[in-house]
Amino acid sequence: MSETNTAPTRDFIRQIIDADLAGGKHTGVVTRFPPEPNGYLHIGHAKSICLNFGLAKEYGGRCHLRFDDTNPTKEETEYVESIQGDVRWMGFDWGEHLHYASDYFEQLHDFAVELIRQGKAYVDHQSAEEIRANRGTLTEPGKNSPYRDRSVEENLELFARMRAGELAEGECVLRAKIDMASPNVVLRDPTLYRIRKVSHHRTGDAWCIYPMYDFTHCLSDAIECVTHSICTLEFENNRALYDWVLDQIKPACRPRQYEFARLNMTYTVLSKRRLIQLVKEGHVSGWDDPRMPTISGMRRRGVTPEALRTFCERIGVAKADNMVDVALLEFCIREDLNARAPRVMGVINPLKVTIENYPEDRVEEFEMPLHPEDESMGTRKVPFSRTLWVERDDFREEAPKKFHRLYPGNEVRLRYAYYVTCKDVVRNADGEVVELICTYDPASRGGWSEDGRKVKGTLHWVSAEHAVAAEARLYDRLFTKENPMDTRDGSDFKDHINPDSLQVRTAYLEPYLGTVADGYVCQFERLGYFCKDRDGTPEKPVFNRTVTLRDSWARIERQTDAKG
RNA sequence: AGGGGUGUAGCCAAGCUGGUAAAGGCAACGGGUUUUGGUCCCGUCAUACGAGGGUUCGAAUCCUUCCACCCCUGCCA
Repeated sequence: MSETNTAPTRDFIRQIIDADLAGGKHTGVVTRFPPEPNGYLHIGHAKSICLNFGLAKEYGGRCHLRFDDTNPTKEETEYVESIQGDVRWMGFDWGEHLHYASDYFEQLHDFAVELIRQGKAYVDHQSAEEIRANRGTLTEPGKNSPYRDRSVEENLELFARMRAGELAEGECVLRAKIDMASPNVVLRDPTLYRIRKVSHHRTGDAWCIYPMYDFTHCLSDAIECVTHSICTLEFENNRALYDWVLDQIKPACRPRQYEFARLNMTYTVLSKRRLIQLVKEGHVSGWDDPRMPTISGMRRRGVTPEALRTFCERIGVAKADNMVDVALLEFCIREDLNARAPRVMGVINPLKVTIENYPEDRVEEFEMPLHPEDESMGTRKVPFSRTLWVERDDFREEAPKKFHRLYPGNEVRLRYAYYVTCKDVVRNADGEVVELICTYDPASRGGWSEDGRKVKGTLHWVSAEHAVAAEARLYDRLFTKENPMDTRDGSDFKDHINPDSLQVRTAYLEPYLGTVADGYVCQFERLGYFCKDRDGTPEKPVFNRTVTLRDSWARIERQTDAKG
């Protein structure tokens, strides 16, 4: 409903932009979201998307979607498509500004030639190992390459031959000539171009030399006249190179880089490398497995873009390392879904109930609101009959204190239907309770009585003969450890995968749920929010549990257990 | 001869041009309403701002020393 109820505080980036605008440094704001198409977007990217596109929206500027596709060995079209879908789903629009770093290969090449002409770049024939060895260490300076002082002409010719494919992969690279003794390792003659004789997902075989990130990114920003180039903290050291390149090339537009802290979240892992591993090794069903922190996974789980955006707003943008409690995400999801998800009934762990004084062949239909606090959502009809399913957890033979549900002799309300009283239980050969025998009070039709009698418990239910059998997929956090990446104890993050992160149940749902479309998100009353999954069939629909409702009864039980 | 960053409650995070109350949210804990033990409402929750010194009538905010944590030695981004 409401995106914000408090004025968002100005984070440091907004403060910088405010100052830039006020001081006349810029007259507008241009940002960009620059993913490499080598994996699916996750909630950490969502933070960046909300920041970059959000800034553009707030300041009346624009935000480009630019694929940073300079490494053809890792990038695929599948990823560029999923990324576009995810950004759109988040609710953002790049308009005309869909760009690819590969669109600039020719210009980038010319800039490299320009650098060579200036004597600021050279072709290095050292092997990768030699380059590494000569880079020095964090505390010792590196050594100049023996090829560092090649003439401009020779470098020009060599670079042309690199481009022409005359030189072998790994034979040489183009390097910037900066300072092998720089305390900032990034500036020790960084590689600008390498030879890769592989096809690129967009340029095909047009190129066999590919520019490196540091050379590409700043110039792409400049070409697009990006004003504020926002990235994560691990690029802080690279800013010196970002600025160096632009200082040599002197493009018409001069972007500035700013860094913020990436998102970390409890009980989850947010590095592309780990996520790929989970997918490739089959720990999850795919990138869009509902347990994945990917945007596509969350979408399939039933998370709404609004919830995700609110979350990104609430976590803020700063420079301190952080570990956001996943409970905040869950809160944002519940908050959004509470307002908009229709209420329906489904039983996830069924126990049969027979209303012994209800006529065997009788069926009543109750018209129930789809949202008790929002009449505009309308109603649906729900059949009631002698045989019902209720939640197994809603019955106890021996009721603990404060247990207001079914137990022998207790009367409860079946939501919007009748008061029923538990009279007896039926057991199987193993002594397990398999059925409850109840009576109902015909005068309590609708779920209330004129005598004002107190009924403390209200239960959800489904008429057995009308129920739709469905598969319920109950998801829980993927990891059991708050920070799965904390491997100081010698463990691997995969050692902390939650074996119960997915529980599959056969559920019985009210008939209305047999008619809804894939992606439909609703609340199964008293249980949680559920989203219809595409895996289902008309005979057996599948519902994913997005998130449970807050459960204060569980808390009470936990507390009394602890005390007892 | 290392460099670049960051430290405000259990978790995020404002405040940083110094001025008696250190925002807000999550979590937690009380209470009220309720035909969802949901929602909603009300209340509690940092004499304290990584630590020590200093400047000042007054400092989370300025100076200083120290400590802790994160990032950087790809022909990845």
